[in-house]
Amino acid sequence: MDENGGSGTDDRPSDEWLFDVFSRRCPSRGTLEHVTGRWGSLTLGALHEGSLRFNALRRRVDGVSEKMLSQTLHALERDGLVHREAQPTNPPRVDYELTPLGQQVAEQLLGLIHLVEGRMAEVMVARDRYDEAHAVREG
Amino acid sequence: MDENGGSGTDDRPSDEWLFDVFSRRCPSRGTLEHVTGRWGSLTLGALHEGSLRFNALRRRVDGVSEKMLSQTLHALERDGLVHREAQPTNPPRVDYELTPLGQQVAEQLLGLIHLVEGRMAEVMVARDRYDEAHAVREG
DNA sequence: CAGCATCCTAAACGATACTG
DNA sequence: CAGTATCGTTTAGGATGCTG
Repeated sequence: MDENGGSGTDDRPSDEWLFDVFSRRCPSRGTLEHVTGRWGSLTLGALHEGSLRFNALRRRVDGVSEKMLSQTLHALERDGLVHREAQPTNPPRVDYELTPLGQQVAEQLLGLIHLVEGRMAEVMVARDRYDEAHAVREG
Repeated sequence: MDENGGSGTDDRPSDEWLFDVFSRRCPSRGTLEHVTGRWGSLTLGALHEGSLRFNALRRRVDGVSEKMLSQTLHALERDGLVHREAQPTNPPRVDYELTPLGQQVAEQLLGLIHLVEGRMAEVMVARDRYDEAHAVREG
């Protein structure tokens, strides 16, 4: 089923998963999902411009709910990609900014985003072609 | 639904933004999600090494179900990132391979994957620190 | 082998209400 | 402002059975 290194044991944790994202037990897969996830990628992208406060970030990442932003931020902070700077003032002020690692990840991500955005015309054409070919032709 | 082609009613400075994946109405967001999604990214990564048949791909992308692989493959094919080559033999043989655009996207993606993988040690440390700081301590 | 259709559960998500 | 807690909905995902 899920052998990934030649070890015969497939249902107990092994320490062979070290560097294989393709394995479901690779820890980097989790981080990768935080990074590439729907809100993770947009949040990193938004913070790449500079630090932002919670509600500013919420406005920047169009469509994200309070809950999801909070959740995303926690995951990214835990992974060491985002730094949370809270001032104990009243009203409270919390700034989020990328860590150096977060910057690098964001840049890599932005490269991908740019590539996809720049090629959307091709994608659209491909979609039309696909839909055309898969259209239910009857009668 | 409406579209954001004119961007006339935006209340934020848009000069700095040549593209806007941050808008929920941007069509590239959908493609981006196919690409970065849980199975999309792993599928593209797997196919980057060369073309694969359905079940080989299924074994390569550890943990993916038949259904999800099929679904992922359709989305990527529709977006013009994956090419499906079916031979009408018996038993049937279907090979999946990346299109040129798919190759470029996969390379960008692999860059991200490698970056994250190569820095997992830092991530782990950050996680420990985070968990430490957020642990419920009593006494 | 390479899939599609169906059912069902688990997880993600969004809206709302509430706290410091 | 900056969140947390809770709830109802929606979607993703897995298991199974069937087809060419």
